[in-house]
Amino acid sequence: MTKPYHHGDLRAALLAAAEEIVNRDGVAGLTLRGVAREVGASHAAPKNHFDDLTGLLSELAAIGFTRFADSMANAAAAEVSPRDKLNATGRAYVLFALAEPGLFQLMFRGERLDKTRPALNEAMTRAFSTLTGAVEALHTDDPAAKRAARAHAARAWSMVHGYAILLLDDRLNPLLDAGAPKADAMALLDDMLTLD
Amino acid sequence: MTKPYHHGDLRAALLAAAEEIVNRDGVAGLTLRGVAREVGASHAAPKNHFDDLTGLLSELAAIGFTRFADSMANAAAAEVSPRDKLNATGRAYVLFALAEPGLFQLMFRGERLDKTRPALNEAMTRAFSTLTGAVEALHTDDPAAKRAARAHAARAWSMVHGYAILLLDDRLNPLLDAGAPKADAMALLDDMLTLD
DNA sequence: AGTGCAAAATTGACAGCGTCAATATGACAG
DNA sequence: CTGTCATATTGACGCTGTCAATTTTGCACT
Repeated sequence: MTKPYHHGDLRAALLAAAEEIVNRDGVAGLTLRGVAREVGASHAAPKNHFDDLTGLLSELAAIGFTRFADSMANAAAAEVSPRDKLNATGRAYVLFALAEPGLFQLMFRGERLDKTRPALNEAMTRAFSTLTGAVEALHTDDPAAKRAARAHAARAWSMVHGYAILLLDDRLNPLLDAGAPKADAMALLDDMLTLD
Repeated sequence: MTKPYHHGDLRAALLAAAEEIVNRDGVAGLTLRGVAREVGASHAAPKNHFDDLTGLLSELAAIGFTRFADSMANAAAAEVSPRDKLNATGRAYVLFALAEPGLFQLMFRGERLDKTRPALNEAMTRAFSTLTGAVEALHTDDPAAKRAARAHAARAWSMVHGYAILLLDDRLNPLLDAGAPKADAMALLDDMLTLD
């Protein structure tokens, strides 16, 4: 990795600045010129490293998905029973969304991403591999079992993803105590995963 | 409701055009000047009816939430058992998202909406009243029952919302057969609601 | 060492956007 | 018929993404 002349490593600096901005000002506040300004480069500097805004957002999303996958994998590795592994993965899912809300929302803003970019495509498939793997593992010819596995996977993923999204959008305040939002949100998630 | 002089009812025309655009081009393609252009008005015409872009989006989201609430209420009214009512509500939730994807995504794009606008606030609380009502109905002093009710409500809402969002973002293709996306998506939802 | 070349970064321009102030236009009451 | 006020238009401003042309820099090669 040869270093560019002027800024050391402009590409990495741009991505770091973009991540800071997106978590501070949200996806709407993430602008190509703003990122360049933040690192002291000219307004068209990002063009050389990412083609356009979609390119920058996609590369940033790829970084996000990589960390996302790592976080879930680590959480699952700390448990033994399949049930505990699944619950730990779900907790890691929501914790990531709460820790980096802007980045998480960017990662799931499909309209602004180019999913054919190699980095993003690979990071996404790795992040969701446990999910898709759970279905493909059931490569049995029993259609009922396959159907059930599909339904279970979709249910788990949808629940944890919807919870994260609704949380970030301040939509389930009626269900949460005001005061300690994050702690209470995780407590409710625990109830959702374990109760009944 | 007195009619403005020039365009009949510009306010309604702008909202109708905005809905058509958002379902055709997505939230990103919804622009104040574009909406004005669509109805043949000048670029600053919307200023008189909605203050700014946030105002237009919020009023449009209010319309969306009203129809959303109606759709869920109608679906629930057609069933008798509480369980069937809940499942029918969930199906209506996802069906609405599939029928008006742009509008649905706008409704849950919290950053661009002003939730303090009366129209939007009322429409939102009505749309989610069944959910919050289910929890408030349990105004018992039994903390365990309350906790369970909260968890069940959050689980149902999160699951159906996450499924709708992931669906619109083309994220659970690995779980769906290519070919008849909508029909298969609803079949999978049925399995999620009823299986096991 | 010196030279040429390709990558990296800058500059300047363009159209489109949201927003605001100033202006014009039509509807309606008196 | 006239005055008034809501409604709509015009023009301007700074911001954005994107492109073409240009300058700067690092590096390889003879």
